[in-house]
Amino acid sequence: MELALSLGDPSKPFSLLGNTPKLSRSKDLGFCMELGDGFKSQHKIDAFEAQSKGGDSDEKRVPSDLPLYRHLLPSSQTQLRIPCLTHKYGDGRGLDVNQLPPEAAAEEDDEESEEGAGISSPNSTVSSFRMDFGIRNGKNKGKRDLEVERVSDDDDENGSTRKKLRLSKEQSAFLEESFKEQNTINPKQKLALAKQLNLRPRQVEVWFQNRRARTKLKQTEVDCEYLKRSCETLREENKRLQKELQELRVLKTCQPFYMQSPATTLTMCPSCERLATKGSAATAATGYPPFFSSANTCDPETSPSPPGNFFKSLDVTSEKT
DNA sequence: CGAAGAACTCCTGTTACTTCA
DNA sequence: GCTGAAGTAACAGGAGTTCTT
Repeated sequence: MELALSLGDPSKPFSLLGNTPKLSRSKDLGFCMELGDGFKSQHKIDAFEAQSKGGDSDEKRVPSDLPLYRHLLPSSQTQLRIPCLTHKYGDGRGLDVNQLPPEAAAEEDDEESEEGAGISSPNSTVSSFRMDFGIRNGKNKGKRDLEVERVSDDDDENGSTRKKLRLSKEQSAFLEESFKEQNTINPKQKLALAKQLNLRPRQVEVWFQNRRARTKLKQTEVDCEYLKRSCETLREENKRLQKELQELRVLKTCQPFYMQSPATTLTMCPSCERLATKGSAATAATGYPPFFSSANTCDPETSPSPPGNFFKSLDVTSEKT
């Protein structure tokens, strides 16, 4: 009896699953916790990939074996789309406190083309410039925004200071919506999202990376809990089987008792390996101890029914040792 | 056709910062 | 006001893939 367990990371399947790539990759069987939406999601992604073909070469590299953890997220029945283009937030302009003024927006366009060329400037001053504008344009200048302003000012003084800018709730919600649709984005989507949210494309990229990491972490925690429970169940099962084995050994020593009994065919469940008689009447007739009774037959709760030959015959004869 | 290298993305781990109790 | 925990934006480095030469 083998139990294949996966922590939900198809790229690093459990060893047993590793021998069966088809199982471990396509549907991410990891404890069958992904069977619901995962496959559909993959279709979605594939569909989108196909849809976006014909664009520029940036869209070539959409991973074909994305780890999907959509079941942790609220299910989304919406049509496949780029949320930033059709979302309820409208065109995205003016939705957050970081809105750009026209001049900054023009600068943003320049930066996007730069990012599109693969040049990332994480510590560029453009961002702080933008965020400062955002704060000034913001409707509710809360504690969080003040903090952003402080950081930005420091950054102006020292370009090497690592920036830590909290995204606004609107920005986070928007990104979250996008993530629900697709947990990866191609460069074009990244640029579109960045433009919609007045963020740098690098920020969008990092957000998606971190979001995937968080999702995976949660999934790992869920899997870990499941493993703990499974381990507990198996431990109890093992304990019970050991006890049963011990009882069998004791029984085996009671030879006179056996010698009076006729040859009997017992059955054993191949999945849980419990002994069971083929009829309770026969059990009563043989006068065997209680552990041969029907109470010890396979319990569907703890041991799922295997298909095919559920029981394999086990001939128990009253042989002498 | 295969090798080497560039460009790119993703993952993982870490750091730095923010928020909150 | 101080402090520690939790959350998260940002970063670095490695691995894998694709494309070009």
